[in-house]
Amino acid sequence: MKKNSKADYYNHLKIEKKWQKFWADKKIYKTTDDTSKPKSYVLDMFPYPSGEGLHVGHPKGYIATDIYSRFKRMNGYNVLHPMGWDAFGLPAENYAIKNKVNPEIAVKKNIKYFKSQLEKIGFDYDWTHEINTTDPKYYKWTQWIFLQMFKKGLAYESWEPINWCPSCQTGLANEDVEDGKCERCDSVVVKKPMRQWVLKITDYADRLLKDLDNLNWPESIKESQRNWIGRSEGSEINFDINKKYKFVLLHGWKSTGKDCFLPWLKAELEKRGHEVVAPDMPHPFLPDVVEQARFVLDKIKFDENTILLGHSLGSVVSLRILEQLKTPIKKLILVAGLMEPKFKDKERMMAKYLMSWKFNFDKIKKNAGEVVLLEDTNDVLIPSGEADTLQAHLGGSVFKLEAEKSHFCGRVEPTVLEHCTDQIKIFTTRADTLFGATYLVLAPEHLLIKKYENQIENIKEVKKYVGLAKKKNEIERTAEDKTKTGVELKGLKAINPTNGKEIPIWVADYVLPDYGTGAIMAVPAHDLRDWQFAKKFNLPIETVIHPTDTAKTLFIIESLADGWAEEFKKVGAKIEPWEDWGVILRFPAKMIDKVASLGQKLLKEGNWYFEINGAKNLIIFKQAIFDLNKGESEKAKIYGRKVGVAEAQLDWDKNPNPELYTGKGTLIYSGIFSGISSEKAIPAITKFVRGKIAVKYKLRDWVFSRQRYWGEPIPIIHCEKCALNNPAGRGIVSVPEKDLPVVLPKVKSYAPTGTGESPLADIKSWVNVKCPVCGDKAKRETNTMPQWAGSSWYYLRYIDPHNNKELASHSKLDYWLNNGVDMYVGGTEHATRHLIYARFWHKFLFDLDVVKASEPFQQLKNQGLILGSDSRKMSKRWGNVVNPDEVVKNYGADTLRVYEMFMGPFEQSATWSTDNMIGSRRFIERIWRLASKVGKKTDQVNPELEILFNKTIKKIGEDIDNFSFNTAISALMILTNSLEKEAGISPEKWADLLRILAPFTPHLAEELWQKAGYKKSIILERWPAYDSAKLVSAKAIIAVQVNGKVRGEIEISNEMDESAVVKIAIENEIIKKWLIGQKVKKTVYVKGRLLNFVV
RNA sequence: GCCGAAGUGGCGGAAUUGGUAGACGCGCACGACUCAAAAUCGUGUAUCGCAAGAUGUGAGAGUUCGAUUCUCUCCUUCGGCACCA
Repeated sequence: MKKNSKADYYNHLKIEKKWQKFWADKKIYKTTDDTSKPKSYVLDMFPYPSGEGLHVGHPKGYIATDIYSRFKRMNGYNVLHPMGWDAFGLPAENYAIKNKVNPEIAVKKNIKYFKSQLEKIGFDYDWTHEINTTDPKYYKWTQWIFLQMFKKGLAYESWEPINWCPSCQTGLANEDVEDGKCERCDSVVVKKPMRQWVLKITDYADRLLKDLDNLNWPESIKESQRNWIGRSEGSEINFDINKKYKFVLLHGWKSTGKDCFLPWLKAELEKRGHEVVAPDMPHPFLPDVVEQARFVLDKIKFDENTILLGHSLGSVVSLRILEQLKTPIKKLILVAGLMEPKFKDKERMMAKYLMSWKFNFDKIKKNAGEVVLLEDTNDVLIPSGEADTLQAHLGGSVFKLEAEKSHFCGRVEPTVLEHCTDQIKIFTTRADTLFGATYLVLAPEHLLIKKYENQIENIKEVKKYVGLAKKKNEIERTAEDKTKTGVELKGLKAINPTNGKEIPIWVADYVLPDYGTGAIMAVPAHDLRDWQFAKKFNLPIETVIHPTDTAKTLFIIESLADGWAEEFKKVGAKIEPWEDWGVILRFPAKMIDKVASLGQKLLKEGNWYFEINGAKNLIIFKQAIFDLNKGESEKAKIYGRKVGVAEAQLDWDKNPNPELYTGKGTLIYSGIFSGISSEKAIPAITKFVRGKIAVKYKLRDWVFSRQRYWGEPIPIIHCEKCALNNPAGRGIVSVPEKDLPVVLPKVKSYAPTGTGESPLADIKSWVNVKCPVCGDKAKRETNTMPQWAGSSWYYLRYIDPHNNKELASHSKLDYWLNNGVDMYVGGTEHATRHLIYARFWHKFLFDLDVVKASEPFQQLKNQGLILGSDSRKMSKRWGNVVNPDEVVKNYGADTLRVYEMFMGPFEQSATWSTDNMIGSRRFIERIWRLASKVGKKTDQVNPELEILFNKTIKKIGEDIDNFSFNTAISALMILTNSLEKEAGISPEKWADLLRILAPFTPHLAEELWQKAGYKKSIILERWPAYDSAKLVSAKAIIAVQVNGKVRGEIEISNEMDESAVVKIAIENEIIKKWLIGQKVKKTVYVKGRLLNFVV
C-alpha cells in the first residue's frame, strides 16, 4: 500500500469501462468502404441468442478474431469484423409456446443480453453492420434467394417420404438426423410421406466436393464434407429378367437381311431363350402393307405372350395386324414407327398411293398391350415428332434416342434390345466381380415388385415383407445387429449378363431405396453383406477374385529343357504336368521377380514368354513365337486363350469352400477376363456387358420445409386455376419480387399442428390471397424455412446491411468478397450443415453472378471447446457453466482474453480453471508495474534485449497469422520477464511493447499508451517493424555431443567456422574427458546449434 | 469396418527442412519482506541416483553421427462416415 499509491493501482473495472466508452464514442472501429486499402474480412460464426446467455466458451473464437482483426488493422488493412444474430429456430419458438408470447419479444430480450455480454469483453465489432436473420428487412433477401432457386429449378416440391421428428413435429433434412435420431431432441425419427419443398443441392455435389481441395480449411472438416457428399464411382449394369416371350420382328421397306439390326436382335433374343420369328416379307422393294399383314397373320399365331416389333414400315404392318387380332398381345414396340406417309425422300412418298393410311386405333389400342415407341433423334427418313403423334393415338411411352445409325439402320442397335426385354438396373462399384453375381436384391420400395405383381408366385409373402420393411424406422432397419432378412421373388429370375446364367431375385431391406438404383447385384464371395445374406439363405457363393499379393502364380510351358526344372525349383516353384502338352509351374507371388528373370534367360535361349495383362502370370510357348518387343502381345494373348490358358486358370484355384474376400485382386473364373486386375476389369467388364460408368453421391437433396412457426415463410402461392391451365406447373406461383418480404404474421397459437401443416395454415386472412398470375383465389404456402436458411448467406449481408434494393451492392460485394471471406472462425459442429449449405448457396449466387468468388470462406479455423472444470461440456444440466460477466467483473476482460488464448492451441479443447487464470492476471499486472521503469536510466545497454525485442515482434506477427496465440503470449511473457530485470526501459521500447500487446489486451494497452503521453488510440497505430539484421545474437552457447549424446556446452561466436568451434570444444575440460582414448571418426557441426563428435 | 486427428513432467502445454526434449504458465518446495497472513520478489522443480551417471516424448522395431519429428507394425483416445452396393 505504501509502495503503490492509489492512482497506480491496476483497476480493471475502471480502465475497461473507460476505453469501451471511448471506442464507442469515437467510432474507432467503424468500417469504411475505402477501396484504396487492402481489405480483410474477418468473420465469426454468429450466435443463436438463447435465453441462457453466453458462457466463457463462446467468446473463445471471438477473442481470436478480435486479436486477428486488430492485428490486421495495425498492418494497414481495411477490416470488416461484424457481428449479428441467427435468431430463427426452435428454442425461441418453444419458449413462445410455453409462455404464449411472440418469439420476437424473447429474441429481442436475448439479443440485448448477448450484446451487453460481448461489449464487456471489448471486441472491435462495428455494430453499424449488425444483422438479425428474423428481421423482415433481412429475410426479404433470404426469400429472394429462394425464389431465384425456384426459377432455376433448384427448389421443387416433393412427396417422397422424409424424416419426421415426432417430438419437434416437423420434417427434417438428412443433415438434421444423427444415428436415426433427431439431432435437436434425440427422438427416433420416422419416415413420413408428405409434401415438402426441397433444394437440389445434389446438382452441386460434384463442385462442392472438388472445390474443397483448394480451401485453406482444417483437413478434418474437409474430410467430413467429403464423407458427407460420399461420391462413389461405379457402373450401372442391366440384368435381363428371364420372362420368355415370343417375339415377332417385322422389317421395313428394303430393310431385309444384313442391312438391318433385326438379325442381330434375333440372335440376341434367342440367346436369352426367347422364341423369335422374323419373317422375310413379300415384295420388300414394292411393299403392300395389307399383303404383308395377311402374310404374317397366315404364318404366325399371336397370343398374350407375344411381343410384336415393327421397324419403320414394319410398324405400319404391325398396326394392320393388330387391327385384325381377336385377343391382345403382350407388347407392341414400334422402332422409328410412323402412321402417315411423311417420308423425307421422294421415292418413298410413293407409299402414299400404294396403301391406305387409315387405321382403327381403338381396336389397335385394345390389342397392343404395353406400347413402346422409339424415335431416333437424327432420323433422316421420317420427321421427328412422329412418335408423339403415335402416342396420342396409342398411349404408351415414347423414348427419343440416338440410334447407332440414322433411322435405326445400324446392324447392332443395343437401345432397341434394351426395350425388348425387361431389365433390372443395378449400381455397383465392383463390376470386376460381375461373374460372381449369384443373385439380385431389390429394395422393398423397388417399383418392379409392383410391376410384376401378377407374375410373382409368392406375391402375398413378398407384400407382407415389403409392408413390414416400410413400417420400420431407420434404426430398426439399419441397426438390429445387422441380421439379414429377405424374401425371394419366386417365378422371376434374372440373367447374369456375363455368362447367361439364371439367378434368383430377392427383396431385402438391406438394400436402400434411395441410393444407387435401389437394386444390387449380390456377389457373396466378395461383399460382406451379400456373404451374410447368402449364408443365411443358402445361396450359391462363387469366388471370382483372388488376392494378388498372396496369389500363387501360374506358369505354363510346353516342356522344360534339361536343367531348367531344377532352376525353377530353386525359386520355390512346384512343377506339375498340365493337360497332355505342357507343364505348370506354380510359385508364390513374391518370387515373381526371380521367376521373371529366369524367364528372361529362357527367352534368350530361344523360348518366348509373355505376361498376361500385368497379372503375375508368366506363360511361355515353344511353338508359337510372339515378340512382345514388336507389339505382339495381343496376338500372344489370343494364342494363350486358344490353347486353353484361361481355362487352366479357372481350374487352377477351384476352392470347394469359398471364403469371403472383399479386397481387389486378380480375376479368376471370369472367362476372358481371368488373370487381369480388378482395376482393369472394372471398365472392361462394364463395357463388355454394355453397362455405363456412373457416379453416385450419398448427399441427398436438402429438405427445406419446416412445419413450424418461427422461420422465414416460403414465398410461394398455390393457385388451383393456374394448375388447371398448366398442369405441368401444378399451380405453383412465386410471390412477385416486389411483394417481398412475405412477413411472418402474428398467430394466436405458436404450437405445431402435428398434422404436417404449419401453424400458419390456421390464419385465413394471411393464407388466402389473390393469385399474382391469374387474379383468382389462391393460398399461400404455409411451410417455413429451416434455421439454416438465414445463416447460409448472412456474411453477404454484413457487407451492406441496410441496402433495400439488393441483398448487397455489387461493388461492395466485389471489394469485400473478391476472394471470399478471408478468415472464418467457429466450431466444428457446423462441418456438415452450415458449411455445406452456405457453400451451396454461395455457388448458386456465384452462378447468378451476384458474387465474384466461387467459394465463400477462403480460410477456416475451428476453435476447440472450453469444457467445464469437471471436463464435461459446459451445460446448465451439469451446473458447470461459467458466465464471462463474472470473470470480467472479478479479473477483467483483458485477463479473460489472455487466459482463453493461453489455455492451449486454439483448435484444441481445454478445461476451464479459474485457478490457472491467475497466471494471466499476474502477467497483466507485471506489465502494469513495468510502466514505472519507463524513461529511467539503465546502468548499461543490454544488447541481448535488442535481439529479444526484434525476435518477439517477428514471432508475435507470425503467430497471430497462424492463430498460435498461446505461443505468442508465451513470447510476450518472456519479453516481460526480461524487461523486469532491467533497471529502466526506453520510451521507444515501451511503445513497441504496448503496440504488440494491443491486440491481446486492448484496454490495458490504451491506458498505458495514454499514460505514456500519446493522444490517439493505439489501435490506429502501425504494427512495429523488426530489424532482420538483429534477430540472432553474436554469441551463442551450443551443445557438444559425443556419439549423439550431449556431454557439454561451449560458448562460440557466430562467425566461427567449424574448425574454430571444434578447437574450442576439444579444449573444454568436460569434453576432453569424453574424448580421451577415442579416435574421432567424424564431426558434425550444425551452425549455431550443436557440434557432434563421432568416435 | 472405412477415413481423419492426436498420445510429451503433478497439470495446461512448448519444440518438426531430423540438431541441447520439457519454453511459457499453473501447482509444489524453500527463502526474502511481514508481528502474522495475503500480495510481491528470489531460488529450485522429468525420473532413478549421495554422486559420477543412467533412463526418458503411448509400445515395439527400423533408417541416421543424431529421431518427439522420418518408415513399418501394434495399442489407446477423440472426431467424421457407415447394410451407401
